[in-house]
Amino acid sequence: MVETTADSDLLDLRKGRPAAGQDPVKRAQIIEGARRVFIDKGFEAASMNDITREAGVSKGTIYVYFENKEELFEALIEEERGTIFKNMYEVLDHFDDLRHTLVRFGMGLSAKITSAKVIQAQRTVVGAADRIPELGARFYERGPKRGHDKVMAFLNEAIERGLLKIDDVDLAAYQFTELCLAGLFRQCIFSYRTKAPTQAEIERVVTSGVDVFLKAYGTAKFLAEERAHAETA
Amino acid sequence: MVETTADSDLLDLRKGRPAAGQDPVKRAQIIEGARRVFIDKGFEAASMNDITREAGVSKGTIYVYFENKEELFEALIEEERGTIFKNMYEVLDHFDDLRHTLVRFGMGLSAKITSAKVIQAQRTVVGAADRIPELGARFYERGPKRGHDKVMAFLNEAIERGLLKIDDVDLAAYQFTELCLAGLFRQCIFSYRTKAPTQAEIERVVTSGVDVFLKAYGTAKFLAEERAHAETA
Amino acid sequence: MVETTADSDLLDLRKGRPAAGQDPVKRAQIIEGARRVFIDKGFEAASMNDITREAGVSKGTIYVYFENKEELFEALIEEERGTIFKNMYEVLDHFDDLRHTLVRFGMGLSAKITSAKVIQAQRTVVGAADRIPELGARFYERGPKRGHDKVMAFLNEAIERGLLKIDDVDLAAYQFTELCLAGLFRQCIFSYRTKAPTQAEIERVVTSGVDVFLKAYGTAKFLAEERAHAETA
Amino acid sequence: MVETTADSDLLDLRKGRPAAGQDPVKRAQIIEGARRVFIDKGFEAASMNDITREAGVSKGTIYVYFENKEELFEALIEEERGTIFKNMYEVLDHFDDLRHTLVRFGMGLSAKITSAKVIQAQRTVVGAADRIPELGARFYERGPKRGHDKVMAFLNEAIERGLLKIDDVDLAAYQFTELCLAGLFRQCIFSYRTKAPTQAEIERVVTSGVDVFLKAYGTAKFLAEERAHAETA
DNA sequence: GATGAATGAGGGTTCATTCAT
DNA sequence: TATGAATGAACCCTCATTCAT
Repeated sequence: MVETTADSDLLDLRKGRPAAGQDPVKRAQIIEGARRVFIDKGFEAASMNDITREAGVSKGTIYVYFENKEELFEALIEEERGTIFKNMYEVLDHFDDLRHTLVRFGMGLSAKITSAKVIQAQRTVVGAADRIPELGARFYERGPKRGHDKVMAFLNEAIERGLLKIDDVDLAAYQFTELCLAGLFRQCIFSYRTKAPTQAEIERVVTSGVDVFLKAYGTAKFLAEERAHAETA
Repeated sequence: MVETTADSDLLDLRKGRPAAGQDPVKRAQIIEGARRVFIDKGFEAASMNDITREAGVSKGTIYVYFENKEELFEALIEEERGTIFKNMYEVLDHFDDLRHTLVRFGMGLSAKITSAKVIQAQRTVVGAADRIPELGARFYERGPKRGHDKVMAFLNEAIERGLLKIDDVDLAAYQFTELCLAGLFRQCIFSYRTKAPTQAEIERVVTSGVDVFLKAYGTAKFLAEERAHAETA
Repeated sequence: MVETTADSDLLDLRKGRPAAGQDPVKRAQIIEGARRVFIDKGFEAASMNDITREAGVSKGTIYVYFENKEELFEALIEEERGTIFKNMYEVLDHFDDLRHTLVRFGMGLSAKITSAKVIQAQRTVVGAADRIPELGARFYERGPKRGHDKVMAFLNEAIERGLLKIDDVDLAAYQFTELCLAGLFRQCIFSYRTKAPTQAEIERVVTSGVDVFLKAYGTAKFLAEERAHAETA
Repeated sequence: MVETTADSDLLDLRKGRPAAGQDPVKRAQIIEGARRVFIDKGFEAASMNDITREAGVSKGTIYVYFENKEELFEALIEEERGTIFKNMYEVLDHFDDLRHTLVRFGMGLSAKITSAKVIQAQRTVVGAADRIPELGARFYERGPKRGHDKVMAFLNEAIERGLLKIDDVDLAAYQFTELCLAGLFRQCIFSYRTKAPTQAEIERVVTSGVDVFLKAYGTAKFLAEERAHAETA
């Protein structure tokens, strides 16, 4: 015998009204409004009324979906973090030509981190870090930190292949990242630069950064391979 | 020529009570109170009453010296910037052993930039940078940027002495700074680290950073000198 | 005439679903939820959501049965009054030994009126009496007032039997009630006492109160009967 | 030598502007507004906006004088309590004719406790007693309880003079008070009576109450004295 | 008819700014 | 000129009520 009237609680496939705080469309709508306001004004200066207006939902609805202002902000930052760091590390998965891979990765990283949107998000997190330090910590841990681990893994593989010689891989990974952002990150975050760096700038910085990095850590074998490569080309 | 007017407003010119909003002592007093409060709590959380109390002046007086909270904050940041970067670059003035000088400078820079006080000040500026972009820009321009110029000058001197070979000195100066802060700055500003790095950590980072830098940019002559040095020692 | 229409709305007329706001079971269910919440929290602090949860019905349903929060509260108080004063006066129905009957009745009355539940209900009514004066009036009229009438009837019977001599029976009935509650009611309702009086306390108060009452209103005949009674015992 | 410029902080006899939260006129103004609103609506239903309007001061000013709504309410109740019970017990200080003194005192008490103003204040306290039980307790303790002690002292003096014979003076004092309020207090507080009792009603209740009390507790000596008194009159 | 998600007015409280003293 | 008491708009959040489902 076929179940004809499925318990609606268990099998809610119908397009009926979602439970309170469960409608993903509404949730996204609120987050989107919150994004505009928080990113634009920072945590403190953003008012729930602003968000209400921007999101096009009522105050009460926001408070059904999010416990309070802080939780809404945290949810937004989580989202933002996910968006920012998504796909950033894929290029490290396929080990190809070392220098080329580092440059490609570095350019992606640098472009992303210094893009207007991402800078603004980071500023918001930094600005709120005094009030909600765990938030900043979590952002770093699940974003930059995770990327850092990927870079370390990549460097370790290069070491195993005899292309790099590094004593302190952890530190080297940081150095690599910083070299790719040399000068750009701080300029952007302090709004000394009001526009994101151009692709050309980024290429210049990253190419040079990778060069420094490889001069410091590249092995004889790596140099020989590069020379051989260059000659065949 | 002698002022003859008996207008009491002008009498103040002679050592009497300064004109409204003109007494530099009072101004300093206000800024000092503002420093404690703003740095401690951040821009939004700081209340004018707190500052009033901390500065030991009345609300009205503050508003004579500063248009509003934002302007007071800007004035403070200007001051703070001066304090932070004061003396940071002295070590570059006396050209000594290259590696040693770079390490000493790098450690001073890194320790300063990542100290709790300075991190908090930077967070506050960054957090306000969306609302007051010029503030962040000015902070960077007269702080980090000026330091950057000093580093460039130093590198140019090393180049002239034949110790370094650098194509893009501007970029190299950034690279040097970033290498000295590798991993630390972002961790601090996002409050992933809740405490300033220890002296040992800073030494490890800077020593390695200088090493990378010199491997990338040191000339044969520099290497020879270092070897000679090491042998005599 | 037979209803022929197949309109499903009208089918409900036959024992099916009751008309909106007419199902007495559901009504009782709502009142029961409201009781728990209102008595526990007081009128203002009670939220319709609490009642919704406690009653196990939806918000909309409550608003079908009751115009608004205030009307629901009034309905509850009506009910509550019935419950409180139910059975309180039975002991007066069987005229037995006068002193004994008065003590038994007085103790029941005193225990009931000062019980935690009832005190809270009375507080809630009193607290709302400014906003909804009729509510308090109705509560008194159908509760204490009705009891007062019963006491008067009882006293009149005792007068007829020659046991009491009272000029103003109405007033004497009040005096009797107050003597049974001496000190307790006000202490409870102002929450000077946070717990209901013990049985022993109540006995002490009521015994003494009845004694005062009988000394004031007992006839020579009553005294003689009591003496006789005591001697046989 | 005479102090000519008294330190204004120490000797502020001038009629200058009072310190924040220190102006007794403004404080009284706020309390007066609060009285109207709280007494009229009860604690919860009263809004600070209402009080603001009624008191004719700004919201901020209220919060300078009182920490929060609850403290304002408590301050009001303290005031109210003071006003209510002031002078109520003076009549007990001069021991005169026993019955006469008791009647005079009882009538003052009864009239006061059942006056419209005082009933409303008591209702407000009772209504808030769920939320702020200590407040009700304090009100009772410093008001009715203190009066109760005065009555006990008076009764003890009468006992010493051989006019009364009482085993449990504490209880007897409560009984006396309740007899003076017989039926009135509860009727008023539940707003069954919407108007305060007339002087005649009060006289009737109190005269009868005192009579009951003296019949129960008066000594032979007291009766003899009264008889003697009556004959001379 | 019943539901409960959504609404938005209004709650208590804070604080940058003003202006009488 | 300096003061700080007073202001009131704006803050975050709650909850009685409505109405689409």
